[in-house]
Amino acid sequence: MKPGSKNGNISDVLIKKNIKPSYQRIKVFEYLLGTDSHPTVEQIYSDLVNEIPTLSKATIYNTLNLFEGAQLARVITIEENETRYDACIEEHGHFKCENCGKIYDFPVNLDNLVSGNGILENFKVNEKNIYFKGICSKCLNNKSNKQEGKNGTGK
Amino acid sequence: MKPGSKNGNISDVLIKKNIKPSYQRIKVFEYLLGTDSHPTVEQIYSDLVNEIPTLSKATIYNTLNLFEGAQLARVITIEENETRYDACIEEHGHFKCENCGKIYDFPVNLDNLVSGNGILENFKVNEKNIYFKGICSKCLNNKSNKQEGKNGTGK
DNA sequence: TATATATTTATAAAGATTATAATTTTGTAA
DNA sequence: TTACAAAATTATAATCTTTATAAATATATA
Ligand SMILES: [Mn+2]
Ligand SMILES: [Mn+2]
Ligand SMILES: [Zn+2]
Ligand SMILES: [Zn+2]
Repeated sequence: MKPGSKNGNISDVLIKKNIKPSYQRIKVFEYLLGTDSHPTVEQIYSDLVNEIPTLSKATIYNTLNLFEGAQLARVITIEENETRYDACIEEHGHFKCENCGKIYDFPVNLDNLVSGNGILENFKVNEKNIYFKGICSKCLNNKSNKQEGKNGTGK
Repeated sequence: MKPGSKNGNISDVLIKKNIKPSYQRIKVFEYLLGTDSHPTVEQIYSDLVNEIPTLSKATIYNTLNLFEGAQLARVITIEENETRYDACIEEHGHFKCENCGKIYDFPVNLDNLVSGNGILENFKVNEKNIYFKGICSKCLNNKSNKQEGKNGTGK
């Protein structure tokens, strides 16, 4: 790796997908890769605007749509009007805690569901999504104690 | 059943959930029970407004939120900004065809996923959702023929 | 019937995403 | 380097979905 190209690997991933590695795109991708919080557009924007004061929210939308199309990121729609993004495109499930709002990953294998299934047998499956809702163990332990603040959505 | 109360059974279901069976609520519930199309708010409204000319879209939203809370209907969020509803609350999966937009049901049992799963073992799971995307068999057969119109979303 | 309560309606407000056009950046060739 | 063209970013307007609010209507009770 050449000196001064610390983001060489990230750039290369974008280039391989025919996406020009602009400063903003690298930063967004880097941000997604560095978190497991499944952030919303708002969260990505408000964090990155500190580093990039001229950043526009439209760029976040453009970039995420670009990544989605190139399958560099995955859209997570657990709640309506709260689109989240995940740079981990390996098959896995999501669990959203209805108390603290945190979204957890969990391992899952859905291949057997498709093969043994009557109707899906003749369908072409391009994308598989699974998510659960409930209360996470941390919140279960705090249940008799003080109420956790909010549910993470601000609603 | 008393004569003139053709919707007695539907009313009773609502009453059992402590929901007063108003004319509008009965019509919305009846509509949901009578379709397997997983309709959007817009579709429910535009169909029912023919029967109920004074109907307001706010009533549809109010009613569906009420049904959701009472677990008489299930929210399906496959695409962002396209919330759909399903009166079938039995556990099942959904498949959305990316070509014709139709949403199919498919049987699925997710209990084994929870029990064998490390992280979920200590969580309280209240709701399970699974949906796939791809191309349905009907569209696969038409693929070399004329292109099917739209993807059903109007986008 | 009179009155209180609940529901529906119409409309405004809020929030998220997309569309548009101007500005800025990047790449290329003279 | 400079000039030009293409692409990306930005700011902002427009659109769309959902929620909030208050007035009007319907329902239940005394
Ligand atoms: Mn994830
Ligand atoms: Mn269904
Ligand atoms: Zn929690
Ligand atoms: Zn199809």
